Amino acid sequence: MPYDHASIEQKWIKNWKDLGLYKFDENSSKEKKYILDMFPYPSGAGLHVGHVEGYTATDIYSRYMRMKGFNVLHPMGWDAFGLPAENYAVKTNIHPDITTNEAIKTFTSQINRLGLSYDWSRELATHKKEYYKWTQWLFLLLYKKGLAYKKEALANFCPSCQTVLANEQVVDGKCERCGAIVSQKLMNQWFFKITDYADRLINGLDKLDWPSSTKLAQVNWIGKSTGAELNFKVAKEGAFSLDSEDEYIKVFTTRPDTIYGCTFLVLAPEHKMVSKIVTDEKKVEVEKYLLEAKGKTELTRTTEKDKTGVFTGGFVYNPFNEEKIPVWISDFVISTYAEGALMAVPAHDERDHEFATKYSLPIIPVIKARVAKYLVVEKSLKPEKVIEMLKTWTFEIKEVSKSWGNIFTVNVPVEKEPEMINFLKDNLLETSDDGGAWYCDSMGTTNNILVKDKHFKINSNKDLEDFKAYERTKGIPEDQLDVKLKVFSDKDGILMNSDMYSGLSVQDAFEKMLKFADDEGFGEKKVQFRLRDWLISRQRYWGAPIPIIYDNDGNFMPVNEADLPVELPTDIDFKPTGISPLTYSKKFHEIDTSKYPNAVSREMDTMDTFVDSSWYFLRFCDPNNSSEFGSKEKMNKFGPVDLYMGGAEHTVLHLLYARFFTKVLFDEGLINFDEPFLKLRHQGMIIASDHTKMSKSKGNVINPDEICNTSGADTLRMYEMFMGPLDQSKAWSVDSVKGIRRFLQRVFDFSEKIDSNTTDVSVSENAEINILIKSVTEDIEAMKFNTAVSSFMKFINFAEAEGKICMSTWENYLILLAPFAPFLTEELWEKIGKKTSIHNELWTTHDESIISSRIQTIVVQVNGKKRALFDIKPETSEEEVYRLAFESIKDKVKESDVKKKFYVKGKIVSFVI
RNA sequence: GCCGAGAUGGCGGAAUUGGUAGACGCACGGGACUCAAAAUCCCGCGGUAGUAAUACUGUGAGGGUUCGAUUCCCUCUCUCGGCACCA
Repeated sequence: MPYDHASIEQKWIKNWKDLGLYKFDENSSKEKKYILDMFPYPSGAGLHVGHVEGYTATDIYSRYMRMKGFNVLHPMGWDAFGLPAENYAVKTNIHPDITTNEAIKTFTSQINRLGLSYDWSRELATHKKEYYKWTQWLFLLLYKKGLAYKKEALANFCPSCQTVLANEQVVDGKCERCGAIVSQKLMNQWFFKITDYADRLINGLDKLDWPSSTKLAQVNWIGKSTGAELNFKVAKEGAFSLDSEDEYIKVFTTRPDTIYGCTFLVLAPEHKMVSKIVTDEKKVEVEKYLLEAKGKTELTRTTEKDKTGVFTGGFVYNPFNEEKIPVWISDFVISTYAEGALMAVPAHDERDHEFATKYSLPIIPVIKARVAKYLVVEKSLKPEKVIEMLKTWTFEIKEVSKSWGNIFTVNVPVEKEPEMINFLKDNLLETSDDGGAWYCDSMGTTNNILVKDKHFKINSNKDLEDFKAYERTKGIPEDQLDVKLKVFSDKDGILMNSDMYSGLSVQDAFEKMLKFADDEGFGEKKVQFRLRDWLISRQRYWGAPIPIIYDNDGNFMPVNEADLPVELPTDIDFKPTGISPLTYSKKFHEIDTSKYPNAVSREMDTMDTFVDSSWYFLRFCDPNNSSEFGSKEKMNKFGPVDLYMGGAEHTVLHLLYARFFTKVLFDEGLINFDEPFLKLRHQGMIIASDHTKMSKSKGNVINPDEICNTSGADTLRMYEMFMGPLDQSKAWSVDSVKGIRRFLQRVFDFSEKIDSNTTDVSVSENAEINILIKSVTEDIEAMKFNTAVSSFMKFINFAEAEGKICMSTWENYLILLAPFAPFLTEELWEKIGKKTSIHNELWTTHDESIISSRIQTIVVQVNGKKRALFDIKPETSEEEVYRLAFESIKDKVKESDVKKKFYVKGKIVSFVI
């Protein structure tokens, strides 16, 4: 009988649906596992093979967990609001609701073909009013908690999409969606105060089982810096329009210890003090600069290499030494970070240095960096000799060690470092003419190499080449030279030119200066975050309306909870004009003034779709609840998510927002956990066989439906698992798909050879099946599905070589394979006379004693090289193993030559001769 | 520039408390079956030398530690991903 995947799949899809096989039992007493995929955006393009990879992985995991006896919640839904559907509507004038529902239909049928075990009774979609009612409710909750606020702010505006974008949605100064260059526009916008949670969003990561790179990306995104906020008093002379005698300019710095090196201040063009501090004679020049800066887009502002700036004519006093410092304006200062102003220390900051050099501003070094602890010598010099030489030094040496090649680490006390330099100059370089010593001095970016009286500044590989060329002139071949670049941070240095603080270490100075500033009231310790509040307003149609009403004085009030949802109207024009399409809906603005006195209009912006997708995992716990966001009991019972699977492209945005919401709801007492996803894994990207991204225009897209048609869903599933490690990006291979199909065919064919009458299992068969149980179980737990698939192949190779295996082994084999190939295994399960679904079977366990009682192969090594092999029984004694090992190599080695011997139990005997 | 991940046959990949490198699959070569092809089955398959047994060599490059290194340490090169004037 041929393996006809099409009829098998059709049969079981219907059968499982009729049985309600994957329905989640809310009242089960079993322990729960919540296993979730990132829900997809239902695009018109249909399901992508990348979706299939992640969904198959969680499906295998879910099926495995069910068979292990857990109550598995494994739902699916749709991230249905969003720009593509709306853009399509603009083009075709077909309502997004229609295209979205069409796409969902397509996705659903595609997913069902794959045999994914979702419980469809819990399906949700963010564009349904039953769902977005609660998105709006969540907005109101944040509003009540003071976490949602409206503010006029410069927003990233995409001229093509005609809407503002969150910072996160601007990539390289361009719109993430359409690639248009983003401009800045001053608009009145709604924000969520995610910055209030910055610290907790960092700390909460500790207890999560997430890829470390993802955690790190979140930490970097939040960007916590510890430093100080310092006030610089504005110098009174000059024709400034100061409001009071005591006007200050506030700056944030992570290096208050370098303040004696501060030679100017720089303000962002948008800084509020700019207009006050500029002198009459500089006015024209400054205004011209401000105009230029305003005209620049974010893109040119960040990619421009040359720093530009203008002097305001104004001065401030350095609070530590009362020095008068000029105030400049430059657009390299970001107005939205900290105070939008910085103290420039050109001697110790690369950007400040560039600026100071360009405009001839003074550069005062205030940190002396540690002497480099490395010494470079000629290669032919024996290590022992160098150590000996160093030990003759007249001052204390903490430690001398050979670190690599001919580079030696020499640790000396900080205060002895000048002495060490002199020693190198005077002594070592005299005695070793061909070597050199190098160290780095005050500028952290420069390395100086001293070679007798010649002094090389080394900033780049080119400089290094020059140095090598110089050495070559002295007749030393290049491969004899060992020179390495190493930059020493001036954070390890000691202060100089800093009055009473000179001589202190950076760390000490930092603390002492902060205390002084605090005592004197002109500064304090400050923690600054790179993370900014989340801008959620979108001037688009296809999203959840923001539940806010305005009265005729322009005041706003929240919509009453009882009046939710604020429904998305249908009498609209999609054309984006820069203001929300909802503006033009008549129906939308009909408001019951008995409830909302003086109400004239509604908020016309919709919410960023990330708002919808940042709480859906909670709704799955209680998806059909019409009276509540979700019942507290159910959310606590089924949440948090035990395993979350999705693409790495969501490492910051989605995951950060979801964690933020979870913490807010936790604080509100609505849920008893404050992290949504305990374990997170990413599936890698699947690229085309030519190693480029799959795209319609290139015509290299692999359609999952086609693979299902030609080779079957089981083949597609197993192929995607076999491609390689789950989290890696992998190229599609048409040929390799055949290999999996061939394997399933062999499994199918082998089912004919099962002997139901034989009950005595051979020793090797017993060992093989137990090894298989062990490795497949471990691989699923670790989500190493590629090696699990190879184990299945190995076993069928073994079985075919044996010619037949008995029924109990076969049953075990099918059970192990069931999560991977649900259709084929169900069919073969029925074929051996089973009346109930294989997917309701319990997982099998292995017997370790059977595995460990196998014959072991011992490798004999002589001086680390493999020389012989022999087999032993596991109980063979050590002496006996040594004896057998020597026996196997005795024609090559004399017993008297053996100096040492090692035995790694059951693995290796190693002789040293 | 900074941070992170990685580099293993013709290809995808396997092997890490340091212990037979190349599992498993694909591709390829040879053979069987066939009038023939497909499918299937058997054999081979890192490189060099050799009829062969075998020997040497080999996990991006160089060095180190070790009886023994794909695995640990140092340096370098390249590739991919993230951030990017964040004071």
